[in-house]
Amino acid sequence: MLNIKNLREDFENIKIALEKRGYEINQKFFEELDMERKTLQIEVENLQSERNKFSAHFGELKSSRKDTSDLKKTIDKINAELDKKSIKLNTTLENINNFLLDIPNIPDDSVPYGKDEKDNIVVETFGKVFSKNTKDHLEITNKIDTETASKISGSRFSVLKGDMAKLQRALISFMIDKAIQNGYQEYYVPFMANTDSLTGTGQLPKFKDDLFQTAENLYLIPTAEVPLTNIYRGELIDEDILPLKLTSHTPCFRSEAGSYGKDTKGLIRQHQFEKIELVQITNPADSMNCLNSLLKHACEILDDLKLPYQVIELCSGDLGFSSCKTFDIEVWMPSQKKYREISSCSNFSDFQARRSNIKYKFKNGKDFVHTINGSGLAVGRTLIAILENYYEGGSTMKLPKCLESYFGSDTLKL
RNA sequence: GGAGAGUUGGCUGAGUGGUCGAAAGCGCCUCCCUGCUAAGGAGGUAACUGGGUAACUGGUUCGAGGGUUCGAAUCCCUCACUCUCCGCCA
Repeated sequence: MLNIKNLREDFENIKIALEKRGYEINQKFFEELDMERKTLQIEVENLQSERNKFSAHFGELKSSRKDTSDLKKTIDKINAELDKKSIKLNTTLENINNFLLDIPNIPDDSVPYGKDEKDNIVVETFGKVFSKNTKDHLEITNKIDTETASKISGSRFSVLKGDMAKLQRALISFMIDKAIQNGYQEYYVPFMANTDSLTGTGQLPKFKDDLFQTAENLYLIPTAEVPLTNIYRGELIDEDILPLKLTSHTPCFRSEAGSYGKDTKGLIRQHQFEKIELVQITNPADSMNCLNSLLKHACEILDDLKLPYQVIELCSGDLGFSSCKTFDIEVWMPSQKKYREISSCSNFSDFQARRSNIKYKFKNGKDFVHTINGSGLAVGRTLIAILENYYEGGSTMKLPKCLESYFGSDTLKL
């Protein structure tokens, strides 16, 4: 959520910044709404002030046993007027709030201009493509079973058997241990979150269709970012303990509405997938440094796995709703002969903090923190990348060295 | 599932209809004192928000939402959450 003060004082610049990401903000609508708010608010508050004064006087009359009937009539009139105006004011305030909740974050000045994903910039490429494999993961192993999953649940689910299930578990442990080594505190969190939490991190109200709702006020989490960030919702944090670094492994649930026909085969795009999430809660002055460090932490995992990847910076037009700057990490997928997203690391500046009311306390004041998060990494896609990049034909294959101790063997049965 | 107790500022916690945005303590800030440290003394210190260049001034907020009342932290109703005891249970 943007600061409404900035909208009042600096609308032009915000408008220009939002245009870079393709968002048209309706200036006339906002200014009329805010003007209406101002008029109504002054009227309501004046009436309240009058009522407060008369009520105090009423008390005085009562205690000296004087007649209050005239005064009561006056107050009744004020209250009747107040009721009418308050309703109007509340409607206006709600309209303003809905308007604000719909506005995406402002891109950082450093974000390259662009219209869509075609304008994203490759920052750096790491590792050489070494695989000659052309088979996709479903062809490489029969232990990833999407047909059985569709019997159990439907499309976009999977059943992993034997070494595939074990490899996934090994990857999770490996990634969590990496995060802990990099100073992140491990958490186990709820896999369902309420409306307030999801509004805080920006999924609601705008992206309700992307979520699975389980009850009136409960949704399956689309990422551990939601529970991890909301640990601090409504909290005031001592500046000394920043940056906070949190991690958790959770399943993630996404309805993938609007992606019909995209990546329909295999593990790439599922309703349920495993992910390790890295979250940092920081001092605003530090947040870009923290984004870089978090990006590095995610990259290290691919370095260790010796998988070829590239880091790309999202252009203004491709930024996610809540983000002011995002780097995606894309891993080489031999069967598709292209790099595919395996992590997305973003700085949300004070956007989530403002929605979630997360502040930090420094010597002479308080202010909203900045939040940063990214995957470290998406487990299913990592598993595919390992299969496809390391496969050399045959019914077994060698695993990357760093996984041996987690997997308990250097060879995977396919 | 049953019974009971609770939810108040950064924290602990008092407050049962107007003088309460709220005692006290802790913490924090400023100043004083002491060679330094420790201790001590004086004062200040809730949040959000409107108007105003400003000095200043108005409003809202005591878990959330309704209600009663001229007036609600305080009375009534609904909901959420927390705790205790009983039952059940991985």
